[in-house]
Amino acid sequence: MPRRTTITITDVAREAGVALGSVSNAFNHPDKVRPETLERILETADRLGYAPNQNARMLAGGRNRLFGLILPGLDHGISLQIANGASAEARKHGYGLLMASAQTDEKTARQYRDYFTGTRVAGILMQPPAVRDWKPLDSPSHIPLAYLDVQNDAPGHYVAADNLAIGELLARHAFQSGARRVAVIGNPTLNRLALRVEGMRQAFASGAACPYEVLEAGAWNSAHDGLDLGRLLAERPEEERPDFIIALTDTLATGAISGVRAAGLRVPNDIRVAGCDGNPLAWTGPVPLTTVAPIGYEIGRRGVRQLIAQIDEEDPGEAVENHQELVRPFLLARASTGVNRSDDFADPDIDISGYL
Amino acid sequence: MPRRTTITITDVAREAGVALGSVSNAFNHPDKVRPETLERILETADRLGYAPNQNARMLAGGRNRLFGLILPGLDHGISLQIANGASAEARKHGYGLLMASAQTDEKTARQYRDYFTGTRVAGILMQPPAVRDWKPLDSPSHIPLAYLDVQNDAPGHYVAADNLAIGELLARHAFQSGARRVAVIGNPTLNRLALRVEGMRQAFASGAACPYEVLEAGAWNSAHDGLDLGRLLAERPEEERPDFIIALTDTLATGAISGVRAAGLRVPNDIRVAGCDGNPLAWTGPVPLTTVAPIGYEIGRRGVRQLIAQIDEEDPGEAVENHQELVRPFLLARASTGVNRSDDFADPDIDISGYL
DNA sequence: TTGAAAGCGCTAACAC
DNA sequence: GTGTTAGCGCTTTCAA
Repeated sequence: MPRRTTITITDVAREAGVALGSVSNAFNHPDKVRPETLERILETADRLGYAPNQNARMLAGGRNRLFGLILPGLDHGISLQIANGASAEARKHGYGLLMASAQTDEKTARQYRDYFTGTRVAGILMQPPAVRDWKPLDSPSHIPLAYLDVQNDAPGHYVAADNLAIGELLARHAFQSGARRVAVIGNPTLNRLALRVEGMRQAFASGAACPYEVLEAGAWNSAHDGLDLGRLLAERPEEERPDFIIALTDTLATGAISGVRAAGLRVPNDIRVAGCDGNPLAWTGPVPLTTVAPIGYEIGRRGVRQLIAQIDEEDPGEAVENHQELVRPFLLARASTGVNRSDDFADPDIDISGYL
Repeated sequence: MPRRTTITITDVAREAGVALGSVSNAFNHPDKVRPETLERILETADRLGYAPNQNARMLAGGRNRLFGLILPGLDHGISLQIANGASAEARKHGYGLLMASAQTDEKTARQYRDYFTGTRVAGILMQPPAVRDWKPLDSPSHIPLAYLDVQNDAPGHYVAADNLAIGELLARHAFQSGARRVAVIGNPTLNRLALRVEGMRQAFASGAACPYEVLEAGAWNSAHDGLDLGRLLAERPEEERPDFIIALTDTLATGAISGVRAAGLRVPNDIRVAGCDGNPLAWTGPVPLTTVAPIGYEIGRRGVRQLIAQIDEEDPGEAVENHQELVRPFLLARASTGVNRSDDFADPDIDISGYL
């Protein structure tokens, strides 16, 4: 029974022989409708292909059980982890999640923000672009909002990885597992990478540490950069050569492994290598890479929880304070630093078939 | 100037000292407003932090320049490619894109579909779950709709990879590059994989082909399955051993490479291996993998174009026909089948840093 | 250009 | 439980 014209609640009511209000109740307060009536209404709605006009619904005061998530792009795994975590957590609480990619354009990001605001979603999650001088948008709306994967001192809600702890973790892993000379490689242009370096510095400043050096090199922290740096270090005379490389990103680490091997040395036998990102890719390289556990998922989850907390508070008069939450990482020690589980690669729990 | 209450178009009109209608026009038909008035209105709106209520807007008859994309999940690369392609193409045409993950739950998928329908988006894109017996939803709405990454004979619009061609391509690559005995491995449970097998069959049925066999083995096409199958084949006596393995998925292929090496043989020297997915991961394994180019991006782009075509047609009385579009793949021949470009790994164009 | 007014489809509050 | 009704904020139309 294809109709040309849109089916409205009135059509359903007439067809089912009930009052308009009952149809509304059937959808919003099913308990207020007699079971048999309810069934008849739902059956009719289904038969007619009735899809409630969400716009009218919201306008009339309905609640939108939907969160909006704005990502800077879809080409960074952390964003996918965030999306996955947020999506799962939202669903768990009976919410839906709508995602948008700003495609690294701030104006686009703001447009989606305005759209979500204008559409009266229950809350907005936003992962800002990874730029040095990022500042939170002025948010004139009263919609719950949380920024993900950034730290900031401005008022607002933030959930980020504890990059200081990440650096500390890797550094400790290095010297506690017997490294005698550590090289940290990468370009700490971004705040989060600089924090990792700082965390390492603090760890190395403590007692049992070994000598270390930081090579702030490579323009883009790409695999290519890693290759160059890895080779460079491996080709040093033995007495100046590090026996442990910590790369600021996993991509860099993967490249470094190739570089070390290209120079004729072995990983981990001659030089051990570790990354910092928690990149599932790390499982499948030539040598399973030591890194931290993927952390974006948890960031997404906590972001949703913060939104829900803000909703529950509903203490709208309260001044917005700075509310930061840091997600602590934990280490995944694998073959690239000597933890030799050769079956890691085929770990059935790690299905990366999708990352094509 | 933080207000507790929502700022409406009336507030802006009053504050700017103009008529309500002019504010509306300023946003929807800027050309109908005197430039200086326009500027004053926009300035005021900005100062007040006015975000038009999208619901009221749509209700009153505005057009929604927004597409909705429903993905079965976020953990398959093809979905990300689709999202990326659709997002870029939509933006190019002045549309936004809202994405939702059904988390492999059909009911959730339908909910998002209904939401998008109810919110009056300009069109809906849907990648159905990869199940054997999938059928299109009955779509009672008149909103443009296209299904991605599936082929189907039911009325509707479909954009999918040409899996037949993929199979053909790989098979030809095998025997044209001198294979003397080919093994095809994997479990063609899914239609798309079965099509690849069929494509190979057709290619091998042609002239210059070599002998081949199909091992419909492995329960999940996982890396683990690949490992087992690769080892199994490599351990055969030499006269029965294939010198070329085509795996139905890239994950499987990556595993197979490990399996072959675990059995003491070399890739590609003793046995060559190829995959079928176009998975960027394929670049970073122990041996760069021959596979097809990533195809999801193009599927996403074409999906959006189909939506726009449907919008432009606006020939609503027309009976819906079956409209299929197949995206042809092309081959990426790399080291795993003997094309030895050792620098592939660090290809700066292939930044997979994100896939963590 | 302006001001006034008619809905868009729905929810919630009301009397029944 | 049912039927009725007043808006929600906006776009559009129309006369001024």
